Amino acid sequence: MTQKVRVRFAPSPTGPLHIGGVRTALYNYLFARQKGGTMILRIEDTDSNRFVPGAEEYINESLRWLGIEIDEGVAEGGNYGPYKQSERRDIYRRYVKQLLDDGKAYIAFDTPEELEAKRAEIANFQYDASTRLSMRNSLTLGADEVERLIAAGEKYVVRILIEPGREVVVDDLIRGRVVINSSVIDDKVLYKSADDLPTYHLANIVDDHLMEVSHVIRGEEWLPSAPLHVLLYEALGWSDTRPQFVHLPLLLKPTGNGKLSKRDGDKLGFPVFPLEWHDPKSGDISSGYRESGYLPEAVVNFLALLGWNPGTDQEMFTMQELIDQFSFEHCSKKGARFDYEKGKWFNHEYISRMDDESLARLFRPILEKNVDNAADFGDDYVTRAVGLVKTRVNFVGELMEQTRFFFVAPTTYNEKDIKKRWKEDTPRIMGELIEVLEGIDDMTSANAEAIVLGWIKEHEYHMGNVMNAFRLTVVGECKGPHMFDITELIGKQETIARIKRGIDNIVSPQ
RNA sequence: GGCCCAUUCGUCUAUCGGCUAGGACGCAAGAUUUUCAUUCUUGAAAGAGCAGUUCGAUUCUGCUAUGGGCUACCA
Repeated sequence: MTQKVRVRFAPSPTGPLHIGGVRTALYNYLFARQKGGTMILRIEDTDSNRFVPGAEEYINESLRWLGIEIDEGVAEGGNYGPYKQSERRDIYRRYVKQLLDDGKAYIAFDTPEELEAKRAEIANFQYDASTRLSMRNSLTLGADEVERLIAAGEKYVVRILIEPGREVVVDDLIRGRVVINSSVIDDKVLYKSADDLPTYHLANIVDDHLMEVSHVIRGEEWLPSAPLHVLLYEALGWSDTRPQFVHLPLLLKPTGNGKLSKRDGDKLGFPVFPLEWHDPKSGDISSGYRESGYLPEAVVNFLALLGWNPGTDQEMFTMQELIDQFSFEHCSKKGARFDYEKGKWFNHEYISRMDDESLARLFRPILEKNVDNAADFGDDYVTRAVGLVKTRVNFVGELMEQTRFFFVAPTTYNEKDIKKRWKEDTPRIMGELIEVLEGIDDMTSANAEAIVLGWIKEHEYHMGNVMNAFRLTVVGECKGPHMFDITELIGKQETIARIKRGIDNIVSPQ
């Protein structure tokens, strides 16, 4: 039986999507595309207390930025909607009733306070076969009383009735077979009357069934509740069409203990969010990969390899290559520590390989912000400047410090370099250099280099000292790309002007 | 505490019983360069421990240890 592949990414809009969630979305997407399947985005907003405005838009924008395309969802539409759980109340209500009618679930009136008291009273208290008959629920109260309480407006929840002592089997595509005894599963709440919404567990199963989801690909934190889900499918009579489970290993903190969490954010010195996030309540701003100068391709590539490998030495992947090669067989079972240094390296590689025009386009806004007369420099000039330094940066933003001297002449000069390279006779030699440059008609790198180097040899000047003094006047320090590539770009007049300024302003310590 | 999952260089990982344990990031050294980078070369660096199965275990099994997750009217 070949079933059509339909997968879903189902975040809850309780804040910005974090990088672990992004990876889950990515794996879902890769698998869907590889199998010619459908990628669904479902918004799981069944917790009315934790709703955060803007979170849903944030999720959409993040996925768009990364190139993770959604086939069915709130914005995209589809034949299995609505794709937002808060709009599916009628549907859930129907299945709650079905479970109740079939005796697979029951109504419970215990208040949160009562439950808390029980937990305080009894160690390892669990609402299950061993305790449910001592609680306030439809199994102990009698039909009339239950009806009366409901009519009186008493808040209640619906709990699944777990039958103890059964071996529940979960077959996971990454972990293999996991068997759990049903006695350790509690009678989980499926529905709460307070907000007329189901909990994750029920909504999840109902939606996956109705949306004909074929593979549930989610984080490992869901593995412990997978047996409950198996039992729920069974209770609803859907066991034969139950989707395959795939539990992905978690992303762990780079150092210390625990999984990578939203709160790690800027605390650890790197973004954990794809996009910058402005918290509407606290006003706090959390940095994002996009705003930090990451290329989405680099983020995708990096994330793909955190928990999956191709089985070969290949490390650089386009989205299409990931789609072609992805497989659960090569997914790790072990949680992956988030290695930010490697992420930086990926970004460096992607920037280095990017064509100059595109990079310049990304850099332009940063240039505008930092250089007053940025508008004076045409796209061609910026493109060439960027092209000369792109292998030296990890982030787009770093292009500014690397290219600054292409746009602004130095006003200060590095002390150490002066001490090392600016000798007593340097001003005189620089004066000669100006004359040599005056005589050059073609400032093309190779040509200028040949002439200047010829002059240095002819006078038996010290190559290192002359060239570095030259660089000092033009760049302000002994750093940067090939000298004559720089002078070709800034031009003869600017070069000479900078040497003159250097002669006037650089004071040798000797 | 209980339940579940995991365990190869510092980190991400390859190996599907034959290993001189491979690659990448990071680190170190060297080469190249008029500078700083890039680049290139080289190097250091790992099978958690103990049993068992086997001619042979990193690979299979068990136990221990360690790490992780879950244990809500959150997802």
